[in-house]
Amino acid sequence: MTPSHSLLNSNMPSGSASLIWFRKGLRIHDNPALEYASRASAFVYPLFVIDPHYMEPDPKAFSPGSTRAGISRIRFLLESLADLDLSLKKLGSRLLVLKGEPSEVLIRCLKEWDVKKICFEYDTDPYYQALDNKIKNYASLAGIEVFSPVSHTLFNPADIIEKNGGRPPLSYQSFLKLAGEPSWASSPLLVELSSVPPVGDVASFEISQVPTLKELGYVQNDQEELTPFRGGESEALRRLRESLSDKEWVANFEKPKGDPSAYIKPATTVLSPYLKFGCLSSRYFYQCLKDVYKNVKRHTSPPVSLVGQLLWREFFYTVAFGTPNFDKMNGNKICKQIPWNDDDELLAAWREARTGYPWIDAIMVQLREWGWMHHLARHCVACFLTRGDLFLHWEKGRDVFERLLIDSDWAINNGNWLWLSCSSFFYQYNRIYSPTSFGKKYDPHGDYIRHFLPILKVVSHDSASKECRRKMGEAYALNKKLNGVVSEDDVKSLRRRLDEDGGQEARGRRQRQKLIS
DNA sequence: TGTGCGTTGAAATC
DNA sequence: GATTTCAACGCACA
Repeated sequence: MTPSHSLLNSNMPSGSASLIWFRKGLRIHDNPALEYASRASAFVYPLFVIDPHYMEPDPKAFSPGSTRAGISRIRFLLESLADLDLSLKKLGSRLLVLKGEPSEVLIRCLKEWDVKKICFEYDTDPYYQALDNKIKNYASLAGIEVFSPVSHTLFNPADIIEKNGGRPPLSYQSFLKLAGEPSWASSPLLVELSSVPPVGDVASFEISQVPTLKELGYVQNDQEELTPFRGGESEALRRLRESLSDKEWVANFEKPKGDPSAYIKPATTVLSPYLKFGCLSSRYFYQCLKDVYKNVKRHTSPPVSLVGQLLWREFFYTVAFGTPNFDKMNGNKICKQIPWNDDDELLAAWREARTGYPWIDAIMVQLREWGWMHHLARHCVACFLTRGDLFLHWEKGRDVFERLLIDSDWAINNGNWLWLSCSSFFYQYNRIYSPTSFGKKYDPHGDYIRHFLPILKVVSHDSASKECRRKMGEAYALNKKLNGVVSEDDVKSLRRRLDEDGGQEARGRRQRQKLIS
């Protein structure tokens, strides 16, 4: 339950090797695990393990990608790894990439490289809790030091739960009272590393470069829209600086006042995917925000402020960590038991952006193409799927978000689905987002809707009727030519021919559309 | 048992 | 655009 931090053997004999295992925390700045691995070690092995369970292409999934992740998030991860590799190279090291079941790969590395200490960021997700226990058990039997610091979040969720008598707080306000200021708030974060000890001999391992999507076996379709957001620590810090440069905007930020239909310049920072992968340290972000607040007359406060958004993240991490079966309705003590309907066709209509409500469908397209939507847009489609309109299970919607969002985070995603479906935290089920009027409030001219809805779904009468006339003309001509005796095969081959022509035209239209926008 | 409160509803009203 | 009204939930705390 608690992170281990042993200070034994801090003066290693020269020649000793350490291993830093990257999972989240894909950054150099504010990275205590990397810093500790680098201290008093002759060699440091920076390792990322490509877990086939997470990364293997799955052609049967409902969208391009692996079983668990859509292709946009996989690309984001690969970009983050490439950036990390580049930064490590500047420090005299590099990222080692291996494939396989992580605990098997790790244990083999520890043995073959004669590693004396293994360092990895503490992780509260159930998947890593189980995996990390395996590694910790092996390490303790083998006499290897384990350093697993809390650096993904501002607080250690276990500390908050302990302060509250063993139960996680269930409201934001009670969370705030328990949490207070982070212990490190007034002290400077770690000094930037100037170098990392060299990588040692890799023995019999075949180390690969950071792979591309293609090398992982993904077949990319030109038509496919991938997220416009690029992964990596460098991009995270660039984006952070860009957001922070407008001090007034930072100081006056109020989450509920943002415009969910803003897509040219989103109403929020869009730092969530960088926080999710740890390309950006939440603690560094927190300190930067506090610095801005110090230099302005007045600023907004939690829950609506930017610091408030970081604290929402902490809130959900804490509740998720302290609640068994947090990601399910069954067996989840804080979740209302609701007889949701089970209807795969309705679910598919929602997922595939064909509910017939343009506001809802446009948001679902943005989800699929960008892997990111404004928080309020997420509210609208989640409410619609569950308690608002379709009455389908929040777990089904959760699965779709978990796959397609580039910022999908186990605790936050599940927490928000519990919230929006009125299964926990929030219970005013009579407050329903209207799938029409809510969107109209922000997008009265339909700019957002037209930008994201597939052009063929919003039928343009001019081009559609022209196309229909063309097809009818061809068909009539065929009928006339054959004196009205038209076989099924004749019809089939005509359809094929018309579709080919039409298909090309549609592709051309999309290309032109792209150039314009 | 009563009361106040909870990140961001919609529609009517000013 | 801000405020009021509507209808109304569970939960914490007294």
